[in-house]
Amino acid sequence: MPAEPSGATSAAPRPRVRAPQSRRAELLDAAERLFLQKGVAQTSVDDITTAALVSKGTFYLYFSSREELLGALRERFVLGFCQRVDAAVGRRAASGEKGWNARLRAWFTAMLDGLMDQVMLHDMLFHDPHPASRELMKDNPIIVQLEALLEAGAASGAWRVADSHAMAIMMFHSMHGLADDAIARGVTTQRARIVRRLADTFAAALRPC
Amino acid sequence: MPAEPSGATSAAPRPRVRAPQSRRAELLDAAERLFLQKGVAQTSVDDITTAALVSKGTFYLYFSSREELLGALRERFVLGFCQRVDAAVGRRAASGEKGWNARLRAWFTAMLDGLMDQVMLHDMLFHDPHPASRELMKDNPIIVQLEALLEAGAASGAWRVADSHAMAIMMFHSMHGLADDAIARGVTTQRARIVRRLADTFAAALRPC
Amino acid sequence: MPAEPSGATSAAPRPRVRAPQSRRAELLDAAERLFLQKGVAQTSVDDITTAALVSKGTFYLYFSSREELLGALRERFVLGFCQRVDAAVGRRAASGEKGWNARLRAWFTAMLDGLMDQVMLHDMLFHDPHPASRELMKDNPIIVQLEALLEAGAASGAWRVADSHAMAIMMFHSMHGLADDAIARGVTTQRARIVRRLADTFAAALRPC
Amino acid sequence: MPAEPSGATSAAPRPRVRAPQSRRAELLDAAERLFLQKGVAQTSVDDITTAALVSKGTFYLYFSSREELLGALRERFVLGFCQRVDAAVGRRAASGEKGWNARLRAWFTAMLDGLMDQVMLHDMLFHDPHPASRELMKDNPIIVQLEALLEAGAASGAWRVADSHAMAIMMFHSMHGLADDAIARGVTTQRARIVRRLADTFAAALRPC
DNA sequence: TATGAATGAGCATTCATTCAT
DNA sequence: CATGAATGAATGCTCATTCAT
Repeated sequence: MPAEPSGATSAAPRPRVRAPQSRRAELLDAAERLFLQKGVAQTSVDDITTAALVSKGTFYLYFSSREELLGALRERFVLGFCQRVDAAVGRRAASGEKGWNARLRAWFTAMLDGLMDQVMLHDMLFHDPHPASRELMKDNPIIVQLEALLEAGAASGAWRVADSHAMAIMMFHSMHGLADDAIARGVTTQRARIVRRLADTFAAALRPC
Repeated sequence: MPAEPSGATSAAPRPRVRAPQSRRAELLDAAERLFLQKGVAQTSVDDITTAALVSKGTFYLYFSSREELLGALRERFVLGFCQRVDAAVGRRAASGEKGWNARLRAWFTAMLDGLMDQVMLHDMLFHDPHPASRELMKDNPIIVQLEALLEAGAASGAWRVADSHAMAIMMFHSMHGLADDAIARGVTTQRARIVRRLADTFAAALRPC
Repeated sequence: MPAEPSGATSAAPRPRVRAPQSRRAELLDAAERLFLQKGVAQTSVDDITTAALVSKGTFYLYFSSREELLGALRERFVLGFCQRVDAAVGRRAASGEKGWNARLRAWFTAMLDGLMDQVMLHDMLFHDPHPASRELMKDNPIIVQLEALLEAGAASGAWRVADSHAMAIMMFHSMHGLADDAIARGVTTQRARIVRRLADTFAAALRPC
Repeated sequence: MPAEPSGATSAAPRPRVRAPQSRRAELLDAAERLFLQKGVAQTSVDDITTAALVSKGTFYLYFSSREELLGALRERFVLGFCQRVDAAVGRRAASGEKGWNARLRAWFTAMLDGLMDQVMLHDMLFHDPHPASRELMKDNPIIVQLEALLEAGAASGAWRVADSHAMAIMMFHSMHGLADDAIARGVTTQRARIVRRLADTFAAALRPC
């Protein structure tokens, strides 16, 4: 039952201690790549460790289960996505653009960029709808930030917003839907057009009067 | 679980030839029920046949694989959904309501009803994004019908629609997002409110001039 | 993740439905043989199914786990052992032998036979001391029967027995110890001698006055 | 469990060179404790080294394999047990008690004490009967000493012993059986009673004439 | 048509052991 | 002496699919 070290004629003992500290990230990267290529359910722990050039046992040194790896990947995605959007919005704001609709456009642009570069990944990761994956949306930081933007615009009198939460959700999902559609059509280059549609539509919807 | 080797005088009253041709539908129903209860991945062919009071072999008489059953379930869902929406919209139209915005509201109401009654099922079925599940959206009949409505309204001069396809997608996903959010919050009774938000928002977005 | 039936060039499909109903017993037999040969811990489910000329999946058709197989083996052992002893004692009794000491000798003979033919098996099976394996002894039917014999002899005035339970235990374990010793020495042919020692010793211990 | 990749400035106060030479005993102790608590098979080398506050590698500095550790534990047990019994018997002898039956009682008392304090440990250690664990009994020093006692008593004419080896075995296992039974019943306080049963029984069995 | 016993590849996870540092 | 990251063979169990009846 022990290891019985690879029987008599064991081949070369493989290099030990390759990189210094990267192991965990390497496994995360390999898993992400494979999940994207073959699907989550179709990717085994073995596939992952093979791709990461690491032994199977090593996997369990860094993750206590396959499921934990998925969790880590989700966390990494959300973090990365928020950072991208924040950074992009911040950049625009800094570049002197002004006006609420301009800000909204900045938002759509940043999010669309963030999303379209990673929709596949997003879908992959947030898919088993049985546990509370839908719950995540309830406190989705993106939605929360969007609500804040809407309320600020409303407070300034620039927009009329009856229900900022519902509006934020419509915006987010409109964008998500357009991104998905573009990807399904294989058209991933028309981002400007999509942003224009979003901005026009919601600017009209927010117009006071 | 064991064999209980057909104990000599097995006087089991095996119910032969239950229904005449319904077998396929029974399997579909049993699968749908179980998928909803336990999740797609967690439901085995055995679970399904057991629930359908049918032997395992019978399953493969009606479906060439587990995957095909899933496909059939998806198809059945889309068909049923379209019929519900059509019927509901038709009913409203017949009831004498008029005006484009009223029609739009009828749409939102019908779809939201159709969706909220079955979001779980929808999510369940359209979740493994790897095969061409996203592709389905490309020619989603719902979207197509919505586009037609938008174009008709635009042609009549009631609405201004720069890109009916994009607009239809935004509408559909806005509604989907609001439905998901309501479900995540456990609030499934505020459909009128949701419809109002959608109708107001998109009426504004479509307002000419 | 499915079976993907042994890829394209699948070899011969193996004979199906070999014996009619024996499967469970075949697995039990194969397991017993291997446990005896290599030890319980060193025998895998795979070893067992291979020895039983059955596929791995078949194992789980008849046993819900490896542990259950062990339980079934234990049960089978106890049943068989009791039957052997009962039969042998009955035979002697029928053959007209009489006297309490003769009965006791009959007991020792029957049990020693039963045990020495299967000590290895017994030890193998009743070894993981962590669950209540020791508990089994508490209500061991063999001990119970022995107690009854002792009490009957005492009631008839033939023996003096201060504590029939303790005495039965001493007898049983004395015999077990002698059997083990004989086996350890590789001397399994001296059963008569062992029975004589047991009978003499305990006859003396039971002598009234 | 993860790597926590030696976080740059790892200022962990690694306790170096704790005890001087005790390492081996600490491992033995930790293993014994864990084996008792969770069972031999359920205790991994890792559990042991963790409990001994020692790294995994260190284990193999003191033991060439897990199996060797088990052997060392067995040896330690037997040695300790013999010493206890010897000491106890010596004490009684020194205290002026005399008579062969008194000596025999002293023996039973000492062994029962020794055993009942450590049955769990004994069982744990001597359980996988596959290697020559049964063989140990062949030259078990306890049995040997008991034989010597019996022969001395016989030589003095105090006892009649036809087969001292067999008698020693019966005594040892009778006692073992009673101890197990007492433990199984949760009655560990009736040692005096058990000793009386043993002494009475075997005194009668050894009575000359 | 219908059955269900049989199949076997596949999977997640464990753990004794090694060895570069 | 001591460490602990890395290894990889081995294990128990699942399940989609087949096929003799």
